[in-house]
Amino acid sequence: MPVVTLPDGSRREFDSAVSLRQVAESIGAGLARSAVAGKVDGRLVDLTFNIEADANVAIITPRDHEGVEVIRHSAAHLLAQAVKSLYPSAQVTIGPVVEDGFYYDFAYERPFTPDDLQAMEKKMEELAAQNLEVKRSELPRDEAVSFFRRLGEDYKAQIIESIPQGEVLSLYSQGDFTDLCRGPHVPETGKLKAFKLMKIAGSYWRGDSNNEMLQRIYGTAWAEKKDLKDYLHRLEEAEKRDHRKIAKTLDLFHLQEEAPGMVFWHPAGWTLWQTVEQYMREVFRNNGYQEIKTPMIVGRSLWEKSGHWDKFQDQMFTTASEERDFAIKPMNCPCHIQVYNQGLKSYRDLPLRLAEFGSCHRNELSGVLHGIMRVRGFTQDDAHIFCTEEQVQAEVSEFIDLLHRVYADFGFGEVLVKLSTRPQKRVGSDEVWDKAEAALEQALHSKGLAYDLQPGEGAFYGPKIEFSLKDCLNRVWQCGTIQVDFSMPERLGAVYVAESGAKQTPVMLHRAILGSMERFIGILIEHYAGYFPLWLAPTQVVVLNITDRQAEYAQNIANELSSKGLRVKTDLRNEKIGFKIREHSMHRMPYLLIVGDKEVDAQTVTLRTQNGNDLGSFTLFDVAERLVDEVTKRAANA
RNA sequence: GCCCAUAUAGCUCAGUCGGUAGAGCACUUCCUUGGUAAGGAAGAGGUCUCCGGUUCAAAUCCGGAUAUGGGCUCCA
Repeated sequence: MPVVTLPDGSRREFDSAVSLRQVAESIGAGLARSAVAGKVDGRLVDLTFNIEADANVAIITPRDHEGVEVIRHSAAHLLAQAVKSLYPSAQVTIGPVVEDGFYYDFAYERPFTPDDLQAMEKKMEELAAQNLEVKRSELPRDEAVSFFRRLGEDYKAQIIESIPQGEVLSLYSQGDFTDLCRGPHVPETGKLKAFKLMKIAGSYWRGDSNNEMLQRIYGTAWAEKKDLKDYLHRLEEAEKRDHRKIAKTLDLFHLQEEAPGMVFWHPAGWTLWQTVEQYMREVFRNNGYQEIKTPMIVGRSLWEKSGHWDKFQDQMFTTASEERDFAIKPMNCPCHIQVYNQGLKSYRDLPLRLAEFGSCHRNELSGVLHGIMRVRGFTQDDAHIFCTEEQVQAEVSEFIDLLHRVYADFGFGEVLVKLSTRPQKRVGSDEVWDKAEAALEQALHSKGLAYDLQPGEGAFYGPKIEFSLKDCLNRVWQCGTIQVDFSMPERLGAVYVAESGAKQTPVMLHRAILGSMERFIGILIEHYAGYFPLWLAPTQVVVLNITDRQAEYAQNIANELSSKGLRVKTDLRNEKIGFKIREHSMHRMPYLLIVGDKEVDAQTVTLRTQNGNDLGSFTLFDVAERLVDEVTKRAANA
């Protein structure tokens, strides 16, 4: 006689074991109709699950996030069923739920085409319309292996073989299709009402690049048609923010075939870059860093000493001159140690913070390049802090504060933190690792920061903290990092004289806030969709005349504002004012200053904001003050 | 690097069955001096990414290269 406790605390008693579906029916016909799965004592199960003892029970519907995930999972199965029915010789592998959808990996003798994709989607719709019952059954592991071998599903059999012996596995059948799956699934295919196949991609079997490539089909699935429509709309909106597209309209930069993964910055884009760089330079200056500049091309012997020549040679661009090998630097730290090594350092010199806008090149695999987000030539806001072990925690702590201030200035509020600790393969004694990990942890604790612990994910030379920011579409971008390094200072012979007079090796902290300047600017472009806050906008204000008569006055206004440090342009073309306004609005100009005969007579200007607000007339003095103030405050757009 | 797709005017894109290219915007010139998101007219602009092949004939079909896009893998 099971007693079922529902999420609202109410209890229901049943005479005998009941299925979840029956529980749902006992609550209401509507609930039973919409139910897709259930939760028994916290475990997600099918509606056919039998409750034999007292339990906490929840009915899951498409209104629950978990319900949508069940729908996505079942949609993946529906896709597999459709593919098997259209292409019987295709083999199924895995089909998990991912953010906003699902995918399924298949092995097939020829590539799937976009036409195949359409056929699959049509077939899925047919199968959903048939409202096939989804039946769960169980098989012992060994029988499951032979079952799938018989079907010719070798990949599936391999998956099961990697499951320990003696386990009982669940199978799900719908129509003539059966798949191994943990479940749960929707009770019948008619519950799948809003899905769409999105794209075909390649993927390695078991994610290993040594294995054969499978064909992955991505799809999206939702509770309702409306949700699907909203999702597709969101994708369109994200596409409008694409930094590559906006860069074209705003004339910021370009890339071309002769220099894959390297950016050609145009005047407007370089202005944006310089604004970011000058801001960071000020941050360095105000926070105890000294800026340096080191060579881009350095001889092989240094890279051999640092270990890069062995480990990362494939990814370094190399060149030769006078029978010597050189590498274009992939990172700045070896060079920074060379600067540190000039002149004997005392413990009194520590911490020593050396910063560089370091131009680095890495020969990344061609397939990973992506606009300016992932490039081969990039610039880091890099710095290395040379300090004693005792100073690590304080330095990390200060850095964390600094990073948050910088992100806030750029308009990013939410920062996610990850702490990565010692990996299997590492250098340095356990004692030193203990200290370093503790220092990072305590620094995070002292700030009251929540963080994800990633055991074993640290670099071989030391633990690290990684900082990610969230943009306006809630996308997460890892930008900042601080890493403790026990290895390189010693390798490259960095020392300081301690109080005792003995020579000791300093600890080195690698740290960056923006990460790569290119990528960070890409993030800014997408976050703001090109509508930059005034302090970042490549051009901040354009002065427009109504007719030729005001040309000289407009030019004078522009000169005045320019002398106040504002980035100003004039548009004195013989065009109608509406035409000029439209053009500059589309170029996302923060402010337009309009001058006609009225303004000349009154010695004023009319101010118009990006979003079309006419703010009325101002004196030149007032307008300059207003704009300069907005820039100084690094204010967000109204 | 691997899988799939794509490459046409400065930009966004058409181009049917293989018969050597078209629109809109931008650009140039002229008219227009107009008060808050497109005034009018004319003109110029192309090695259809590159290299090969098939064909009387290739932007179009086939092969290769390169780059780009979406994934996979990688990211000191």
